[in-house]
Amino acid sequence: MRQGAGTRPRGAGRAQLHDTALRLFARDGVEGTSLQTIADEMGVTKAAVYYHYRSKDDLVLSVLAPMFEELDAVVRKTEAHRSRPARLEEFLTGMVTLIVDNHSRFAMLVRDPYVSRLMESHLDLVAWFHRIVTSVGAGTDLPGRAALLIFLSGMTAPLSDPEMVALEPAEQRELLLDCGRRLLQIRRR
Amino acid sequence: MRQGAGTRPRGAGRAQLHDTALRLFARDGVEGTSLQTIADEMGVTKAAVYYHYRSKDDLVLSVLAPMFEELDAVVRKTEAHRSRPARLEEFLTGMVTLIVDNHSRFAMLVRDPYVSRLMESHLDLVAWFHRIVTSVGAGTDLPGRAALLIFLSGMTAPLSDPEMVALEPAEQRELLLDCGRRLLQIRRR
DNA sequence: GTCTATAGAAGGATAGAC
DNA sequence: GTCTATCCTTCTATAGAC
Repeated sequence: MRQGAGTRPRGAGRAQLHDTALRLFARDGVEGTSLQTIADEMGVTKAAVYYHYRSKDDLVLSVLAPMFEELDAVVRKTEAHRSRPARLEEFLTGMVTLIVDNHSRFAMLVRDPYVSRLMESHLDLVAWFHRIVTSVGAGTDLPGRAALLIFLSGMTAPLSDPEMVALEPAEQRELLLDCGRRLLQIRRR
Repeated sequence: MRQGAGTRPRGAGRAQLHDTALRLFARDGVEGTSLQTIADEMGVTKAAVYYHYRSKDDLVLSVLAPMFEELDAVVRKTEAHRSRPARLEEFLTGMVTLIVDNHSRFAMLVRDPYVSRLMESHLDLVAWFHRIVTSVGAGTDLPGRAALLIFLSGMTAPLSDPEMVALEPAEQRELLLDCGRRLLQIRRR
């Protein structure tokens, strides 16, 4: 735990750095964003960035961290349900909320080749995906699996559209939910 | 036309280079793949690569070129139909075939941040997308637009799945077509 | 068509002053 | 917590021999 509750506040500058890095990573990709560029954007030097983060990978992982916490919460809440339809519904709504709240982070995860490689060595996403498939039931057969993959990798795209970003989060959720239900063939509650 | 029908065959080495570059670009991203790495993989030197391509961007664009030709063909065939349902059906089947035949190239286009930036300066994809939306009719309203964006950016994901790559192209097309029809709400012929 | 050699810039990362 | 200065590596790209 680096920024735990009891630690002395390392806070303000670090949070700003966080946001700047996220924005640039999402726009230009991790390998298209140098620490120099991030530092310039913030009006500080590279060395100042290295005070807060040991390495570029450390920065990337810190930027993504909030999403992984939420991802873990979604999976746990999903597995708490007994029936498969209930699990699928919980998973769908949970993921849509996660993506709306973390669309830059999730876009990095599914789009950025550097992040994909980083995950292979730091987090076993394949195991996580398998856990979803078996517990949720979606993706057990090949057509369901295809639909689930399209859902997971495609849902961030609408949130980059100018007309979509102007909407309220609640409206964004509704649009994504409709698409997700059609794709995964879930009848409306 | 660089490798037109009548030109003296620059072919063999160039085609190999093409395939190697495509494979590495798709796996590690354009910025995660140096010309040195490509040369090493082929057992030649960097300078040999520069004999065939003026710059890295030139190589990237050459690798993507076949897809853009096919993309243009899909749009033209789509616009040739008179009714909107027929256009939508033509667009869907055309895009699915394109993605199955060019899944690495299309994945580069929708996933790689470097390619996205390169396109902004070399091809107006936004204009192309607008042409699709207006002529096909899908995406005219916001929900339709969201579905179309999910479709376009998500369809490559299943083709990276181990179970999916083992299938025949015809089977891959069927799976993607089913998902596309559900997402875009097209009744089966 | 491929090589060696190298220029020139930019990247990640560290040391040590303030 | 931020700076200057520096190190080492890697990158794109070019020149010129074979």
